[in-house]
Amino acid sequence: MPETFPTKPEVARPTMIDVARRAGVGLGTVSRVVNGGHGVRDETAQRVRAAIDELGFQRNEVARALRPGKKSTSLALVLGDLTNPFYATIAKSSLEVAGQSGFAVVLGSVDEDPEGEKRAIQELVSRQVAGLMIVPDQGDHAFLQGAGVPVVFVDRPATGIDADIVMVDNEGGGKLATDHLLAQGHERIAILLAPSYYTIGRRLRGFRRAHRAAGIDVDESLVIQLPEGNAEAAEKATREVMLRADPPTAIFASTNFLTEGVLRALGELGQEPAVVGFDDFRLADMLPTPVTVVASDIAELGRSAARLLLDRASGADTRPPQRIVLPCGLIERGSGERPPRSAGERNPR
Amino acid sequence: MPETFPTKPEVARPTMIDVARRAGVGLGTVSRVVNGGHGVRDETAQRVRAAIDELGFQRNEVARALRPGKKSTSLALVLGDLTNPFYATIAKSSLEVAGQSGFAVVLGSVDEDPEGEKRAIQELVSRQVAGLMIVPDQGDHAFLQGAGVPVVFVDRPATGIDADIVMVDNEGGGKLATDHLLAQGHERIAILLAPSYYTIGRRLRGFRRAHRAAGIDVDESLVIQLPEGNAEAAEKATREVMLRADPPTAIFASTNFLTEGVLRALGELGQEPAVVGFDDFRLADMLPTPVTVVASDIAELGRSAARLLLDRASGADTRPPQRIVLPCGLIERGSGERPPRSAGERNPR
DNA sequence: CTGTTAGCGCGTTCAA
DNA sequence: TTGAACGCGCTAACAG
Repeated sequence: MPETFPTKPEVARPTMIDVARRAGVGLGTVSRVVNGGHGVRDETAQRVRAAIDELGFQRNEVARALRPGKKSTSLALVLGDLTNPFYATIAKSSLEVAGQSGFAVVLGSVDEDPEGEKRAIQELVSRQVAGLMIVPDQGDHAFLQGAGVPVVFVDRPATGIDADIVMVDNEGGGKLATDHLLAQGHERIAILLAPSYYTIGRRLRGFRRAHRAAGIDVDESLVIQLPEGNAEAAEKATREVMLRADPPTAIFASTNFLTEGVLRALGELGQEPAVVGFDDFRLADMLPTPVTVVASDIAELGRSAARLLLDRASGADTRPPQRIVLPCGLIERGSGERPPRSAGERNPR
Repeated sequence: MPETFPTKPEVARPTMIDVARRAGVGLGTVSRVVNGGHGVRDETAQRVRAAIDELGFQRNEVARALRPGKKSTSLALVLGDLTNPFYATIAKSSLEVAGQSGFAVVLGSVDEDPEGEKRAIQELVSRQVAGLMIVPDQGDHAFLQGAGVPVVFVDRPATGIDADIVMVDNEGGGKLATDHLLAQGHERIAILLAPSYYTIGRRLRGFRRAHRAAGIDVDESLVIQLPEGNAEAAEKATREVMLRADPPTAIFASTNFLTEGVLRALGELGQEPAVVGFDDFRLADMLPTPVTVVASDIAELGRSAARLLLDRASGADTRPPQRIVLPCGLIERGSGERPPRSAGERNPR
């Protein structure tokens, strides 16, 4: 164990001036050496670099960001629950891209309410971030208009402002899932909807479009709007719908958490309608019946957002607001390939 | 849709001087109003507040952090793979605590190599964060000695520096899991070890201690050190060990990802030794055989770390480096309660 | 009570 | 090639 100093927090970090003094040169010279070192005699540069090493000097990024006109080298990321693998994946992948360009990522604290989101965003803006990546809540985002910072919305658009947006093909994914179930012969498909307005709405549109294309009417009593987006709500709703006189033969769960709740309920009921979920999740292939899902490359969602934002922040990209849509694919694992069974055939409780 | 301005990024945000001019007061007065507004006549304060609203002024946190002696209002968080729910939980919970105190959390880009971690940390330090929360990699962290920033290590200690540390009772957890298996009558228990040095080592110690206490020898061929910490490595190792002439009757998987790999292999082999995992994970209760795990309150890990760091940063806490250890509990779900079966009884492939 | 001023650490002029 | 001086936005210390 090396020598341990008893808590010595007040060791002021050396500044450029310290380095200049140490090397016996002027401030400007140090600055030039630090940023590329053009126009400095080799010998002088050597001395400066030596002083830097000896003092353990590190450029102060905060002061640097104060420089007239320039922005900081950090991006902000505002999203919901990091505990949701979906968001965690976005965080991770955007972080990677930002890091490669020397940018840090600041996470705002994200409460549930839209008011909290606005507060968090303004906090971040006041920290002079170079750009914002936002997975927006429902509230109006017009207040970002004059923020003077480029914004990229992730996963869903926001109202009140026209900015870049990176998302997945929700409607296409909804149609894909539904087509798949219809192709197995299902005609009574329930869809469970989380209370998010945009993405879920699109998935529902895909659901309806698939039915229309197949010439089958949607039973509106099977379009189930949940009060909350968690597994518990889905579990409860699944139990209810499966205990009806005429239960569905298939279920389309519109988010990963809902899928979990559906499976939990079905496990308890001992019933086995076909199930397709939206968004893949860890262990989906290891459940008693491996789960068929519609999925997209979430990591790419985060990477695209970060790349786009970095280009906007640097001024390299001045195109009008872009709209990047990533495709969805179907991953067949078993639960979505079950054939329809009539009510009489199903196992009793 | 509201009026949309075609990309107008060069709208300089208003400064305190702008507010001062607008309100017809001095700069200092504005500053006073912004920070609490003590010692300012009500009427003047009103005018200032009005000007602030009209201009949409927001305090520049960057400039604020430049103030002599003062630190910024952001903490840094350095950790591994956010895609691992374990890390994601730490991030979320520490973020919540920090946010409640008006602190933002900056995530450093985290590559795998220890060199990358050092770079990331120095990046963060150069951003003048008020404190660092680090889930350290193996490398030496002595370079943090003179950083002049409080540091809290999370989940495992680091070498080369004596700082606060918040972790779980790894050894106790290891013993708990092993005791449980021994209590079922298992005498040949395999343990799968991820290549992380500290936590895993402690869990192994608990494993050995439990054996010693029970008066049972550890078969060293069942102490399996994996080359990597992912599910694939665990899957491979499990397959190999279960196909031996004298396979174990129980397996202790030392991390959540390893547990996953173990179960995957067992599913393919059609064998059912008892299994206990370290750290709980989503869907553990929904697998074909619900998984028994040793778990601790990971969210509390993050919260404690953030709280401790905030107190250090504010100077409110000047105690010598603390060592907070959270307890582990056993969650019995089925896989860990299977009795031992002799090799002859196990199902053929 | 309120206005003014001096830095904080750095990059960028402008001279020398 | 190098040094000195100014300003970024803000707070604290000092006058008035």
